[in-house]
Amino acid sequence: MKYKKDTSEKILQSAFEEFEEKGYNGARMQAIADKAGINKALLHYYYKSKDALFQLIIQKAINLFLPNLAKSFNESIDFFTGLEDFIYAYIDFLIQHPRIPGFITREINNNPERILNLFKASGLDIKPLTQKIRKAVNDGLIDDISPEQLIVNVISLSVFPFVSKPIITGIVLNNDKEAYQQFMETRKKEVSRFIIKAIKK
Amino acid sequence: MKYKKDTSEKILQSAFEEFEEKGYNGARMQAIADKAGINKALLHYYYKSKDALFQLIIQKAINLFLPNLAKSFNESIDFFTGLEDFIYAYIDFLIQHPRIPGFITREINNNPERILNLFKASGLDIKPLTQKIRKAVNDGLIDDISPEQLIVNVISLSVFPFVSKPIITGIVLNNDKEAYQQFMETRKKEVSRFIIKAIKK
DNA sequence: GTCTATATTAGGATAGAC
DNA sequence: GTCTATCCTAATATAGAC
Repeated sequence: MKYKKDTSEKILQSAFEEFEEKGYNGARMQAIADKAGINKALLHYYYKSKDALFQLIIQKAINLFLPNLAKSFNESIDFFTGLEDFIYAYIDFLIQHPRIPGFITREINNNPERILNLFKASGLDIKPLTQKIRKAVNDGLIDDISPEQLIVNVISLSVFPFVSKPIITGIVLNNDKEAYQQFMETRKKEVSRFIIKAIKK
Repeated sequence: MKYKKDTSEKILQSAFEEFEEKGYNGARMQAIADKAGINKALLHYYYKSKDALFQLIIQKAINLFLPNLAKSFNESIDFFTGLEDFIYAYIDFLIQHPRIPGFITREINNNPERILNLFKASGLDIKPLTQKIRKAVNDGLIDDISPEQLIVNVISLSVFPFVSKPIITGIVLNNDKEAYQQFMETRKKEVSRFIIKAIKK
């Protein structure tokens, strides 16, 4: 056996925390080693370089972030139920992983091509979704809206509050950290209601 | 005269570009010097440290980003007109400065306290806005909605598409860069329509 | 597999001449 | 005010013992 699984797992976990919090440029190999309870040399024994390690981590983050995106939508029969289920599930996921949106958007702006390639490699395909929306328009269920605009609206309303969490807490909620929890819980219902009212015929 | 104004201006401009593109951790003093056509020593002659220079730049970015936020809203008499004017003006501003949202959100996640302090120091106060929304609810103009949720919705729909620009272009618009321009132009009308339909009684 | 010690480079900052 | 040359530390990475 070449690698001790628990050591390599521990490293991955520590690396995830460090990269997620500090970003690629801010992350330190020393900090990852410390968190994992090992030293830098061993880090390089398990993973060739900072860059290689980062690639694994950001890929994991994106694949965690994405599949949830299409699931509920594709399963459900009723359009509005599907939309509602998706928003609930997605905001729930983000409440569990509140740092992922900031992590991914930071790296999008640091290195757009790299991240775009990972998005493409993830196999994400929005075509079924755009068709579902187009069908809902044709069936007279919802107003005439470009599927791309609607998709961006749904993602924006769900994801952006996490990207800007410190500002929302500090400015909008007067620094009340418990209020943020409540705010995001309420938001599941609120975003669903908001979007459905905005598009329903 | 202690400083040559055109040199110090040139440095600020170069620093803005570098920090905006790479972020604090990714930015290089050498790159700023190169862009400004000077050398690192002179950079430190004009601005004490990377940190001090960054502080000026991010402050400038935030103050550019914020005042637009409250203006239209406070001026207008009619609630819906005010909302619409704001969204048009704000997305227009972001089309002119498409990198600012990514810049600010990156630094929010890199160093929340620092950015939050700058937001607070900017004198931004959302109270007039929340009161205006509360009044619109009480007057029966719009559905019962928490002002905080509505504010976050408006900002999310306007700002997030710029934060995720490379992904929208690459995934949603099939890499068509001209389509992005068109997409954001359309979006002014689309976001206004979407929000007003979502809240109007 | 894991460690200590060290090589190497990058990058912010300063000294000192002009 | 502007430059060249240099310092110094931090950070990635590797060599080699155990």
